[in-house]
Amino acid sequence: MIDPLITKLESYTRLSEEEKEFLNRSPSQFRDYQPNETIAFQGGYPTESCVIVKGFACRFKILPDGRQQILALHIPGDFCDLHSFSLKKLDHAISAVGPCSVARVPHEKLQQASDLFPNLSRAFMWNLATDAAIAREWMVSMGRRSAREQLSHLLCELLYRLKPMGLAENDAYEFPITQANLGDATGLSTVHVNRTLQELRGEGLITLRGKLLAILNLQRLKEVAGFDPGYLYLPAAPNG
Amino acid sequence: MIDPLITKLESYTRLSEEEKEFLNRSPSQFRDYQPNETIAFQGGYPTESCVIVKGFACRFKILPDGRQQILALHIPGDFCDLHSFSLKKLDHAISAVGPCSVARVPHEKLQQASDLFPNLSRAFMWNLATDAAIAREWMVSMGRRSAREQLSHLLCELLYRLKPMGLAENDAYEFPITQANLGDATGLSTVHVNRTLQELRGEGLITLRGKLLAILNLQRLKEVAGFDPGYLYLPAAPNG
DNA sequence: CGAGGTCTTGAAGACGATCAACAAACGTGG
DNA sequence: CCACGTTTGTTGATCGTCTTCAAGACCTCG
Repeated sequence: MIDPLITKLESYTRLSEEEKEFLNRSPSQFRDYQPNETIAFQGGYPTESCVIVKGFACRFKILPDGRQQILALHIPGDFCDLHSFSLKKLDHAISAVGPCSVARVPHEKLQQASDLFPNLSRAFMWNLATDAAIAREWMVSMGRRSAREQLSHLLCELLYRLKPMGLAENDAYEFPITQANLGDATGLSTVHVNRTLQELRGEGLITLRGKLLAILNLQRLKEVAGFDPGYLYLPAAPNG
Repeated sequence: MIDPLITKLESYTRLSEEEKEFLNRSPSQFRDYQPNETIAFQGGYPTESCVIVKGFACRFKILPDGRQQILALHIPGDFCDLHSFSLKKLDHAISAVGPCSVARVPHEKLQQASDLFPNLSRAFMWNLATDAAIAREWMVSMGRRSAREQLSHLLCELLYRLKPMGLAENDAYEFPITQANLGDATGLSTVHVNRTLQELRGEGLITLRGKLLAILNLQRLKEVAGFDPGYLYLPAAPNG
């Protein structure tokens, strides 16, 4: 079952029973991944696209000398490489961040969906477009925000994305992302991520115990980050 | 006439006479812009998407305190805000970089094109996907490359994008982009862009006279940048 | 209980930012 | 065609954020 995807798409447009049925039947495979396990290889030619069903995944590029950059963090409901349908060759890898369940949808099914259900086709385009919008905001973060702003911004973003999926309660959510991951996502060093998070904790803005991240003062964290959720194109503000 | 767009799309797929005809008839407006003039406003609800016909444009976000980040540089043939079709509200601005001519295509025309010509629809998707691929590489640059690598990389990218459009000769091309622009594109300060470019010039890798950028030693510049054009999804390597 | 991953800490240094001032190039109008 | 104002490019000095390296503490899980 790929309920999270349906939940997400329905935040954009109402889906008919037929459409849901079609989506539910479309995955050719379901699989669980260990933290850090590769879901799709950089340079590969996938014939399926991946829906995250449970847990977190990330897309990243790795340079010849080992430096790596995370391009996107994906949560349940995300169709994370829809573009491989148009581009064929994958210019980045996808891997699990923490334990993660993935459904694979063959490209033929996507083609059929587009042919049969214009509404689904639009929903896929919207998924693609919101992914790109998030990427744009990350660019702003990497280019123009300080470490402090950038990390706060990312934590706010995750809250706003997880909430409509029912994965955040009281401004807290499961957080399997390591500080090394955060470094690769933000373009910072692990050490500096650590110190910056300590700063945020010291100010009583967040806590990070075990794998649970809690935002203690969302209002102030948003101010620190300069966070405006508009770019997420959420249907309505989460009631928080 | 929007020949550059046709040239670009044809590098991906052959277009029928009908399809070309349709494209040529679709713009509702042609307009010239002065350097730095706004083509589309951040926060606006455009009903048309823009094709760059001549010159350069950029998409950028501006933060409340004035910091700004360029998200993409667009050259002739680029359909630069196709995503506004799905997203309605524009989360960034578009403006001219140097003098620039723009054709505007109403969203209805895009809708019609999708309905009538599946091939065009795919070409639009491909355009969207390659734009996103370029954005991904920029993220790697901003997060993980040094100023030197990043600027070299950008200059290589522009060469590889301009060449198939017939806008680069002998590894040289028109370059209306200011150093302040480069700073906003890379996330660096203008001063540091200046010094880094001087370094590249000092090593005999490039020259920048007037508005003409010449790459004197592409091989070495690519090595400095760690440039691999794969992410551009070009049909074939430019013959340089 | 041990092992590997993750987090934390300190010290030193590099890369790039900032500020300020000036030079050069450009375009515009007189 | 020159004068002028504005934009763009250049330079120097100083400062700060973030990186790097290295080591040790903590934690989790088999």
